[in-house]
Amino acid sequence: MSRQAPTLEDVAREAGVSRATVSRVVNGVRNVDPAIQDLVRRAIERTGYAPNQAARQLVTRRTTTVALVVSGAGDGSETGGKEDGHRRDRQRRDGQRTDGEGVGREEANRGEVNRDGTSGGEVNRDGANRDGTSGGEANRDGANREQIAFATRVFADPFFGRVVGGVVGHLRPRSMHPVLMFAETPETRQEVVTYLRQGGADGALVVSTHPDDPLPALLAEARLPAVLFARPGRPVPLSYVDLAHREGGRLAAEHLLARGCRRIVTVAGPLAVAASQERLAGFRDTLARQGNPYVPVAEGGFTVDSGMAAMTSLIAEHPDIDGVFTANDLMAQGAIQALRDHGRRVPQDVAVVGFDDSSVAVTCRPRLTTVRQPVEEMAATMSGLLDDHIRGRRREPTSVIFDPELVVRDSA
Amino acid sequence: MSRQAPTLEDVAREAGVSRATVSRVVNGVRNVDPAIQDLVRRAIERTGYAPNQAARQLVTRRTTTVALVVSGAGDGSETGGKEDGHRRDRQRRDGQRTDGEGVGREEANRGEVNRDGTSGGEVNRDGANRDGTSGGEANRDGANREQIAFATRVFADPFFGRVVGGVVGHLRPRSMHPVLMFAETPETRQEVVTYLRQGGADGALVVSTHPDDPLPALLAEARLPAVLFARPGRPVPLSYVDLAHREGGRLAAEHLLARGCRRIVTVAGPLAVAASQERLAGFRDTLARQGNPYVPVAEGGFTVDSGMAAMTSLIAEHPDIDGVFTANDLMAQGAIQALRDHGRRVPQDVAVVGFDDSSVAVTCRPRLTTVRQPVEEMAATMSGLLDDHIRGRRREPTSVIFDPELVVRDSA
DNA sequence: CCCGCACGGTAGAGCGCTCTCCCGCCCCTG
DNA sequence: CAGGGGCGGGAGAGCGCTCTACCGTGCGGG
Repeated sequence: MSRQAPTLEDVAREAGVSRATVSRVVNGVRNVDPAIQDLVRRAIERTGYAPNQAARQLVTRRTTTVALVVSGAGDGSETGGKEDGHRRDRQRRDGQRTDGEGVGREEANRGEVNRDGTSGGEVNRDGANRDGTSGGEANRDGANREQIAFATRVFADPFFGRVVGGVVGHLRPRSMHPVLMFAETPETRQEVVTYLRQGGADGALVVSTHPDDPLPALLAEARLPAVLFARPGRPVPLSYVDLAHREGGRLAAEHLLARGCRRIVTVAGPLAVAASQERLAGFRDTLARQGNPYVPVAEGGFTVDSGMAAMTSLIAEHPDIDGVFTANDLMAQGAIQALRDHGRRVPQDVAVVGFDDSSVAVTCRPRLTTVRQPVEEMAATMSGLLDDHIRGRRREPTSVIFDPELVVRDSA
Repeated sequence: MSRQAPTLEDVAREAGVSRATVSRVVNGVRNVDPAIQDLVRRAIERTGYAPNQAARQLVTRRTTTVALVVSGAGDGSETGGKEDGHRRDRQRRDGQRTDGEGVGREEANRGEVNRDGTSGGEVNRDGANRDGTSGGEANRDGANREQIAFATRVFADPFFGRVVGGVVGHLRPRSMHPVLMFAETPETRQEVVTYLRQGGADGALVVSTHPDDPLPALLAEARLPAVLFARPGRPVPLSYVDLAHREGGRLAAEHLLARGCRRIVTVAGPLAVAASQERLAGFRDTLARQGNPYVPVAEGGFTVDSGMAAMTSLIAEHPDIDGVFTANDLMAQGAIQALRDHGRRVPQDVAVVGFDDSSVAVTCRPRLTTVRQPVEEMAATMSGLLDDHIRGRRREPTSVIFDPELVVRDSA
């Protein structure tokens, strides 16, 4: 088709030097006569040369990518639910289409486009056996739905956007890029490991959504460079960044007390998650130390709905509440809705303190007073740690703990 | 360090066959005696062989990745604003740290960790000249902040999470992965082009946040495989997927009319964006055809705040409104807040119809009646189109237009 | 009986780059 | 003026894979 892309060889010929010299110029290495450097650079310009990554990777054994993996529970049965509302209450109006199925117009010619190319004979060249992975082909669609739902759900929490921001912020100046992977089943987890073993990426940045995510252990066992966001449920010899969650709980408690709240409750995160426990512990301890030994707790699932449900039950049992601490902002939003539904004004009747300082904290009304987690910085540091491990600058697992900060807005 | 990873050669020796045979087995190609297949597979097992991607890519000229690029405006001056609130209203409580700066504990040993490794002499080996890109090193931190902010902002809109979900849903069954890139400045845009030209990825999936994003044209000019989400501002010979926005506006108008609304206004998206114009046009036309020639319009910026502001001004000028159509869900949320602040009940006094059916549609109260955009399917189709282009199954630019659907919930 | 031809496998030539040697030159020193 | 030591540059050996020849069987048909 289009003529071959120019190679080092071509540039060398054009500039009248050897391949090695061009390589040196391109990589900015060693002492090359400025005049020749110029010569070479001009030749590069003329030929429109772009170094072939694959060839470079083959010899350097380094890619320019790291895997950014969002890792879920474990067995493939996974969460589910939650998202149902989206579809269940939909209602058809125009009789044209069966279910959001698109239609081609203009020059469009759909034909074989949409139906997962299960047609051709070149199937073998694709996903299936391409790399010794046996599975493939068959259960595509089933796994597919799961996949989409998981990814969508993950990014519905603004938290992950901040992680991505922090990671990219660190990677980009180093000309590196994250490849996005989701690992919520044994197969997808294996895929991550395989991908790294094949040299698809130099290491992994792992954000788990579940306490006993087996991925970190797999990675550690395969001796692949990896850094975690948050301390793993079971100890694993990997570096990680985390927040002083206990401290965050303390900040929330102190703020509510300082405001004069006396009948305080809390909506905790999933108690299987260490972070949830620590936030709760820090909150409780502080309250207890100030003479409030008993704090009603309801457990939520870090979602708006669960926050609303938890708050509703708390209101029922303790109608005279005047302060609430929720373990994240999404649940705070839900709690506020529940409080409002029960005729409580926020913050006049009940003060609410969230956690994270995510984007909803400023978009919801009243704007949330919350415990800020410096997610972007944590993510950037995570990325830096991985870099260190990859380059061998650091061998031992290391952890970096960040301090939370109280951000006072309108809700408390 | 750890002993070399096993190669094809090793496996071949172990199995007592030739390299080529092992390769065939691994790739599931052609006729290989089942007995030998078994032999080879066992040898693979024993050696723990994983094919080296770089080597394979070098000869096949195909990677297993596509770039998923979120592309912003143009000149680097970019939006800004909006996110300020996050930080401005923060308040310090404990005197320990200067500004969300983390602190190392446990085995932590920060030292050179955080400060962007501006130390070593191996700088040259990194981002800088590594690929002829001259820039680098210097303005790292400045560009950094921009970068982080952009990425965070982008993912604050649940819309992008759905795009990612759709893309991954299509890619994963094919053992492909998206590498995430943000292109909001001329440099970052060039980086995307360079990355593709270097063979870092086989093609690009582009989601623009701005109408006259120059990236599509750059990509087309470089004859790189690329597919866009939404029709580009200026015509560009690239495939794209899009929604029948006009149709969406019509659905919203019909619903409000059917509900009996008569004093209807609308909060449009940025009018520079084609989609905004079309949604508005469809909405207006339908209303006009039903005898409502005049529809007050306020322009928003697709954010909660802008929706609130727009709605506030509309209320001021037209206190007797009974129906609103907003060009996306985030603005609907803002509009509802504004309406509530002005003592209007939704939907009793004013009916509100959003657009997108994003996750906020179900989390906000009242839950949003909205025009659903099948983003996941659109993204999956976009991905499929790219695949076709990459494999040469499709040469001409193609567009696929999807139909929106009305989802009735509580707000109208 | 021999030819042709599938079938199952091997040999080996690259893919485009990096990097270690090595060599020739110039300058400095003894 | 000989000898040593940079320094700038070239030659060439791979990196690990794919894939195009090509070759040796065994078998059916002329």
